[in-house]
Amino acid sequence: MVPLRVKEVRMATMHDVARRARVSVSTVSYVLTGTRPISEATRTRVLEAMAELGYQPNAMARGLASRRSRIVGLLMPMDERGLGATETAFVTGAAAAASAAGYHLVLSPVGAADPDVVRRLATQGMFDGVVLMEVQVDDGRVAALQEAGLPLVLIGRTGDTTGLSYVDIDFEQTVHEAVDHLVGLGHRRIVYVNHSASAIAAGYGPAVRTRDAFVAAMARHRLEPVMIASEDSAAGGRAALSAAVAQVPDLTAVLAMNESAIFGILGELAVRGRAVPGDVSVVSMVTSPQVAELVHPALTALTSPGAALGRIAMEALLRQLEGAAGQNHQQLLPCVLEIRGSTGPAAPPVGGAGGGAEPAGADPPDR
Amino acid sequence: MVPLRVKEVRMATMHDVARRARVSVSTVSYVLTGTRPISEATRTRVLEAMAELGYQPNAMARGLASRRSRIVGLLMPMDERGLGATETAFVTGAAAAASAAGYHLVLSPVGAADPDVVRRLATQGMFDGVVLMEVQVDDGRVAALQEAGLPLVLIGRTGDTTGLSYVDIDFEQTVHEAVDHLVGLGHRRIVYVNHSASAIAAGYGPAVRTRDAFVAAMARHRLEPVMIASEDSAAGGRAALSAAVAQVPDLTAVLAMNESAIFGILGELAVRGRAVPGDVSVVSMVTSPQVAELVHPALTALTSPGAALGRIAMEALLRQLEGAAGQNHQQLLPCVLEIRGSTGPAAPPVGGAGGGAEPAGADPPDR
DNA sequence: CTGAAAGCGCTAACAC
DNA sequence: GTGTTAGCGCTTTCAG
Repeated sequence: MVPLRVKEVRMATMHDVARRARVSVSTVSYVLTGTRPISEATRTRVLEAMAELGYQPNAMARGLASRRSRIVGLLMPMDERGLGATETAFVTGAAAAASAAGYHLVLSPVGAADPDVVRRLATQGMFDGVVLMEVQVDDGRVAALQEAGLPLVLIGRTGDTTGLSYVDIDFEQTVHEAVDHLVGLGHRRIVYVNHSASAIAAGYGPAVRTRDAFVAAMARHRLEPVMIASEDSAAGGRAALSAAVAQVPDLTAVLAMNESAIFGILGELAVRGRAVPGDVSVVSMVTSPQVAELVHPALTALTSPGAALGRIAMEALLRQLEGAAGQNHQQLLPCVLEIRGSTGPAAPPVGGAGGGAEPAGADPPDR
Repeated sequence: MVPLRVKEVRMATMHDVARRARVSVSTVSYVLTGTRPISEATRTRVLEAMAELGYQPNAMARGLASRRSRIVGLLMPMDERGLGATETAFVTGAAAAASAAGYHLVLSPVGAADPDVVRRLATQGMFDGVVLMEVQVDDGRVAALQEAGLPLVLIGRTGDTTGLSYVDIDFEQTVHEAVDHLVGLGHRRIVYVNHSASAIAAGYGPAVRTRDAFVAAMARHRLEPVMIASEDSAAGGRAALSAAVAQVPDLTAVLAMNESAIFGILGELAVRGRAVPGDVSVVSMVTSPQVAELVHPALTALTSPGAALGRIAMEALLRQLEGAAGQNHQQLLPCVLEIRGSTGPAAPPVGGAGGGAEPAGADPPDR
């Protein structure tokens, strides 16, 4: 059997290049980094030598000497159930941006629960900076990273964001837009299906912020906000819809932000014989077009700027690394409303008798 | 404005630890690596010193000196449309395995088209080894990696796999199982909806292998194999189903391997009034349970061992790195058949008009 | 069982 | 413009 050949080839070093080009190592280095002027003649000689030797600078050596690894970290919790489409988009967006700038992107699974792991990563000197995903409202990892003095950009945000850079979805705006869309169609009894109760309790930003925004948006229309927490699964969605109907039997619209539950919601509506959008309108927030198009009718959705978020966060981080001022980058991106087939005018109330087909006269809300 | 503080804290070095523990640097190093026996007394002193100083070994320095970065790469094409659930699972599985073994995982977007980028990555000395995803049947990146002498494990496989390590889905087995399941239910006119024609032409392994396996499986049952290529989107799936019906008007089963198209297929079936599974049975191959559960009835599917593939590939790579023999790891994992609601007995052939309006017996909406 | 010292391949003063 | 050289923080001989 042929023994495995590992690194049997000795790589050309800067020394080799220098000798071949008849210059000193520093000259080679300066050609590479452009840190000081080099005459066109020698630069050419050096470049030729490099090409001939197939020279590639050694990343570790360079990192050690320059104290800049050109590696950035993407820190994210990765539980067994995997990533949703939106989170996956963060990753690919960030990876593309890093790669385009000549940086390497290390994916580190780090639960929100262990700031110590983060601290260890931060002090290993491997990362020039990090992007932290799935930030909790109160997140120990942020402090750990800051103490280590590591440049940091969040996707999502903590409760107090002073001195922090972040990019996040504008949940307030998103929820308001969703609610306005439904109310504009005449809906009054709207139920919001949020993430799980435990996620809310844990201070998961999207869940908390949309909850508050929903309450505010409904209040603005003098409507009563009803929210149901749902596990992130089709089964959870079915249960949530059942709970919603139990609580508001004559609901005409469901607002959801739960890419997994949404399908359960639709399934349960179908089982109960409630047509979408004839009887019940459905809006899905923070959803990718791919997912929205999966069902029939396609979902009216607030499309999450997934890849853009990842890209922008990474670009902000890299700008920070490339010197520049220590300006904090704080940015909220709205989800854009894309109206598809799952929303329509509110059905007249089925309340007492089939009665008044009046489509939503100015109906003074309950209370 | 406050200037950005970056790495303002000087990290403790091995030297500091050595001084504090009153030993030499080498002793500290050996305590860390365990490469030679150290008396219990000094080891304790050293460990204490480390703890007191909050010492963390510098990854770059260690990498340079030992010529082992403890970084592995995950090379994957990342086009705009993002990753499917299965590919995402590869990534998370691999990341978890690497992290558990104390390795860092670098995500590198590398199209199958540019082996030069791969060559550059390979010779930078940043990676101890790499896992290559989305391998084409004839893939220039593999050769580039091998020439660089970099330990390598594929997820997927090339046409000729001699001397290569890989983990892949057993497509032959998977297709046969799917076809047998349908044939066992009495289906004869089965159409296979594959990936896009361009993917097949490009030699995308899963598309090519399932095509061949489908032909073989149908032949074994003396049935005629009809395959339709489909774009990876709901719209593509709708078009594919239309094409399928045009070609085989009385088809009773659709086999698909296209997580995106499958929803279009189901949608178009609904539009055409063909009940699932009453009129048409649907089997989805290489699909995650989450996706299968999304629709109603839930999809009978061949569940892809997504995260397991990523994990196993990474573990094989790490084993290779941790010395051991240069044994090639070649392994095929089957997808396991999970029968859900989308398959049932074949409907009797419809004579003239198209429309067995009978809802085909009791169809209790499970759960 | 422990130390001293020679690099790993590169960057960045410091010279000229 | 270019060369010399002292590190970067660690691993790993080579000596005891």
